[in-house]
Amino acid sequence: MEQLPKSYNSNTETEIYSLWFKSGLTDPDKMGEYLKEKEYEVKKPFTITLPPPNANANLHLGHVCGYSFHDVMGRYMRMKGHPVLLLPGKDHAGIQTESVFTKHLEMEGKTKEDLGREKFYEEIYKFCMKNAENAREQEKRIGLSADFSREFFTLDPKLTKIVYETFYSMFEEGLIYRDKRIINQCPSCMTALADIDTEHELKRGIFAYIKYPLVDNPDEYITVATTRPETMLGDTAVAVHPKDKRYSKYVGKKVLLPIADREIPVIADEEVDMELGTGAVKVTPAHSPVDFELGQRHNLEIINVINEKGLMEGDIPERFKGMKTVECSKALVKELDEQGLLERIENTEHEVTVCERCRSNIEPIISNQWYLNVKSLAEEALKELKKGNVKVYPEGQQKALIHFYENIQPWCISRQLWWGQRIPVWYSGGKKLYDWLLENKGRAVQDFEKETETKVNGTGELHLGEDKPESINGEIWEKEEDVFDTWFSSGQWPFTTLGGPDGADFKKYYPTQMMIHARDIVFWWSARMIMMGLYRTGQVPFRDIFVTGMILADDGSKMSKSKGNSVEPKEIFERYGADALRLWYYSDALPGSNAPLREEKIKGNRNFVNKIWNASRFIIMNINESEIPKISKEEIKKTEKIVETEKHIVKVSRYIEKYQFNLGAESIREFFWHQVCDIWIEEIKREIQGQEIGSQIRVERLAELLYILKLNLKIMHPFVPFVTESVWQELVSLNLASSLLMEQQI
RNA sequence: GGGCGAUUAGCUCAGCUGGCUAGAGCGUCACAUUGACAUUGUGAAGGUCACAGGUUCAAUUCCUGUAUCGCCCACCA
Repeated sequence: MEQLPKSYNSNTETEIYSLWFKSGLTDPDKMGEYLKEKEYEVKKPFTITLPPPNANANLHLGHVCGYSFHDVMGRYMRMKGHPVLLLPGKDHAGIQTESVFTKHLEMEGKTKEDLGREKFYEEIYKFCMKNAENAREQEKRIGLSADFSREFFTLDPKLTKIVYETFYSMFEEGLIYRDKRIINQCPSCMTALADIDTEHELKRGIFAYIKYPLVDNPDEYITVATTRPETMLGDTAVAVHPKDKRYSKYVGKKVLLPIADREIPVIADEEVDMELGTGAVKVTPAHSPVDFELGQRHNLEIINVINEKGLMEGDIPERFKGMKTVECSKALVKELDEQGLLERIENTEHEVTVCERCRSNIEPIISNQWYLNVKSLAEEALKELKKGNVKVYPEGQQKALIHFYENIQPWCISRQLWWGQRIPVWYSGGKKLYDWLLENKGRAVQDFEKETETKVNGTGELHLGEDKPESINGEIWEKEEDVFDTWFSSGQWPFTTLGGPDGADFKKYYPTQMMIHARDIVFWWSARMIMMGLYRTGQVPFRDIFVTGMILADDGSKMSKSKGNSVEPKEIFERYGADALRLWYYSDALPGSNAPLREEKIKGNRNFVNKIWNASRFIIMNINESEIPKISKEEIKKTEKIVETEKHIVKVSRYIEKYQFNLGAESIREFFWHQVCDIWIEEIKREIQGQEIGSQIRVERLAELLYILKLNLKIMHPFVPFVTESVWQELVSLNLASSLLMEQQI
């Protein structure tokens, strides 16, 4: 019999992948035809739209491993008679990609303005396409049996069209609107961010106690404590608790805001914490979310003193203009001290809000942005969750999702970027006019002209659409510059990729069955997909959300390039092969948990992969070429071994169907290694020892063993597709099996 | 401040609706082995299942509380 290599060579994995790819059976339409042809029952399609990785970098281990969950489900369902659609894609990742690419430009000494909006978009598109190609190779490398003929990029015009339709419809229903509110401005990314795009970090700072003298009696003063003295230039009140006896006599009076020399009122509000600081708080509606709310309640004036770049500006003393906030803070403290108005200063640690992408400090500023009121959408989503129409694994994450929906706030969906889907809106007479009219309800275009001393050409109306509307009365149309938050479009991923609610694929493959992704994007992504899916299609986009575990460095810390503890997928593939990595991940990365990457464990799994190869090799090598016809014709009796194997298959199937991949992986390992190899093969080895080639006992035993091997290959295939397919192909070459293992039915 | 989760062998973790001597991988130790597999086999050591109560015929498993750790959310100056 032919000589097979003594050990499994994982370098052949790419060849195996191309066999699957060529078969075309990753296309569910073709798989359906195949099943019909072979007269199998064609079950209902099984669809997963895969999470599109950011097209601005290579995939990391987490991405790659994540796909092994999609793939185990896909392969299993395919072998169970379902046309399977694993729909891949790549994400344009607005902020992050723009920031990465801008840095590239910087290194060349260029800015995005140098290129101009159009050219910039073109270049960054190319950049993403190149990365997408790398990413695609890595997806294939892990064995992902996705339908790459249906792959989508989130900025594909076909997809954008559907996203725009959603926008129009939401706008017309009043769910989307423009509003002037306090927003999270990242001065480095130069865009507004939604709350969820920010994080909190404990940073060192100061706590300054500043005296605000009373207007009536400059000898008396109220001391306020603040971590951000520079915002005092925009103070429009001092607030105290209504029951605070220390200050009740001052409520309704005025204090003189130092430096700015402005009179501001002392107000009473329940929200003020008497215990904190001095119990009196300065109110800066323009630069603090809390103060903004407070300002709204008390109708306070809003004075902007910080711009979108994080620099001081506005109606402030000349000497502070253009300063960074920190510089201004220092300068102010110094002046206050000189004037005897600084009571004391403490060093402290406090939580600051930072940009999730670049970790710069967020500046809360007032700005006009597009909002989506998600409240009603969240309520619908909650109903579905509570009805059990969407389930999250692990269950703890389900509770977190419910909590998220119950406390949801309007979602800021506009970003001041160039990289993304431009919001399809035109303003008659300009954007400024529209915003002004919005703020000054009941006033007219003429009032705007008078107030701003400009002449406008337009009505202040909006036009929805990508193309510039016709100017009937000679009005000027200004195009919206902002783009959508990336999640506004990726939130529609399960149906945009299927051609939208009218698409042919949509009718066949929606709603999808599963959503599988990492824990960190449950709120960003799944939560949005459920809401948007319900809105556009009236159905939840998927039944189950499976939250994958996170891969950590071997010491249990987060992997990051800057720490130098990250491991490249390529290294693992080269050293151990994709199957070994997959098997490790199935066993160790339970839903919602963390999995420290231990090479010894991957090595252990590699050993098992090799064991599969070797046991198969042993069986194949024991079959004499002359025995092949007899063995293939031999009728297989339901022996004890076969009955037990069938039971094992049922058991593993159940584990897969319940998403208990760790138990599935453990079972196939235990059964194949310690039952099939250690016991049965040893047994049969003894039985056929010394028997004549072609004798009945040999044929019978080897046929049984071969049959058992095939059953095992099938049930192991979803977990370790490469080695099982390699073996299968060896069988095919000897006429002991046919076609691909991937298409076999269990 | 609110929510979620964890605490089981040296290490990393399983143990899903409570039930015999609590499991796996890796590691350790002993023995075997040129064996299809130096990527092998056989066997062993090693756990009062965080702690305290409760429910139960029976709890690692359910409930309550405590401690420690982790994650997420939140506008506290």
